[in-house]
Amino acid sequence: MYYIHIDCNSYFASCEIASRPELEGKAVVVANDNENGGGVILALNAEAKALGLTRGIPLFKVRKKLEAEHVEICTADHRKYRRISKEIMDGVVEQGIVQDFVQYSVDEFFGTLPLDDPDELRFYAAKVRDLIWENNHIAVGCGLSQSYTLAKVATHFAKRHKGYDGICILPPEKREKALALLAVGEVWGVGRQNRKHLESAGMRTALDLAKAPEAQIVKLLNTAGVHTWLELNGKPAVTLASHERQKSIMQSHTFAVMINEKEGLEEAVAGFASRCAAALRHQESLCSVVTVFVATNRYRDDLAQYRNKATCKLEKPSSDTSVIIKAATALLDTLYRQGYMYKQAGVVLSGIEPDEGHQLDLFSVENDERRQRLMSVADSINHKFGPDSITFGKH
DNA sequence: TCTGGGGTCCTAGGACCC
DNA sequence: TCTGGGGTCCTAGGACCC
Repeated sequence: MYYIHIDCNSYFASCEIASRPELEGKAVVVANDNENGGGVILALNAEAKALGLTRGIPLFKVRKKLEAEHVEICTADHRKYRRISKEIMDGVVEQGIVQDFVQYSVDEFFGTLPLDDPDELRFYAAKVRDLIWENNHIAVGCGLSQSYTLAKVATHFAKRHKGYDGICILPPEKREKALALLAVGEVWGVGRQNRKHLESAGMRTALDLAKAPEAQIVKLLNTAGVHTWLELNGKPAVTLASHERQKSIMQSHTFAVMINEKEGLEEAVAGFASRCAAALRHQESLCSVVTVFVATNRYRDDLAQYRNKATCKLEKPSSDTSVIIKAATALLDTLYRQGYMYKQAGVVLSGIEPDEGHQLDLFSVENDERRQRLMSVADSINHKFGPDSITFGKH
């Protein structure tokens, strides 16, 4: 049995090109907020990368280059990316080749193939790759190996070497050779901090990490690191989080124009609270904890800085928009300080539990039922016409 | 002038209980 | 009041992922 990892190439940019074929062959970047002149590059296709552009650059820093090179700038449409992701998911499940198929993120999937022969693996992986291209016009890299982490290592090579044609099989006998070619910081689970720790202990490649004694890994990276270490050695140890019911739900925004009036922040926070509540109901959950945070622009050393957050516990778990808005605006009251230019704010819901009230709530007062109906109507309208088509006022 | 928006898990430390 | 172990729950913060 092999694990398979599927990773969409330049996903946001690929989605834009898939829905606008005239962009094919052009340099394309996707930014979070082009209209207001702000924003950073979130994704870019190979043609844009070839111009020296990279992910994370603020648009204003490369505006001239983008114009000179006629780069197409798209505004990120996360709804569309989630929809295409689900279409990919459904198509592959229906095809029936990949087992235990799960979505890991908006552009990555994992599964298993009950085969061991490299030629057969390649044959079936190619069928999956081709299906996604035919159905969705998204190019992918596929990696196959003995664990999730090794499958991701294989995908790394599938994407970097043209000869693989998007598919890399990493059997046990090639494992060490591949890991020796991979910088330790490229390993799934090794971030900036841990990379530093490992490098100062003399480990530069993924193979150095795999060959280190377990005790040293525990000391340097703790238990999550041990899972990575096991997986690099071909022993599956990672379990993927279930996406069925999120444990926290967040809505936040970095404002294009800074806000200093309390009313402006209040309106934004009420909007976040309302969308969080809708997402909560969509997954049939209740929350018991509400957090609000605000922050000034940390890049502006000429302005006074302030960042803070506040949390409260609800009297009883709820998914009621007005309850959550009330809690969030009360928290904002305690956070707000006059005289600052606010750049960012957000609402986080946690303490999430399944909403089993639908059966148990037979005796709820009529008012509650009417409120529930009202909110489901608002949810479905927002689903159809976009978020915030209907929002709730503060009362 | 202009710098994203989501999520997960782990650990340490304090409060509280027996 | 002092001494002390052991357990649970909660929270804050840090690390990671895309």
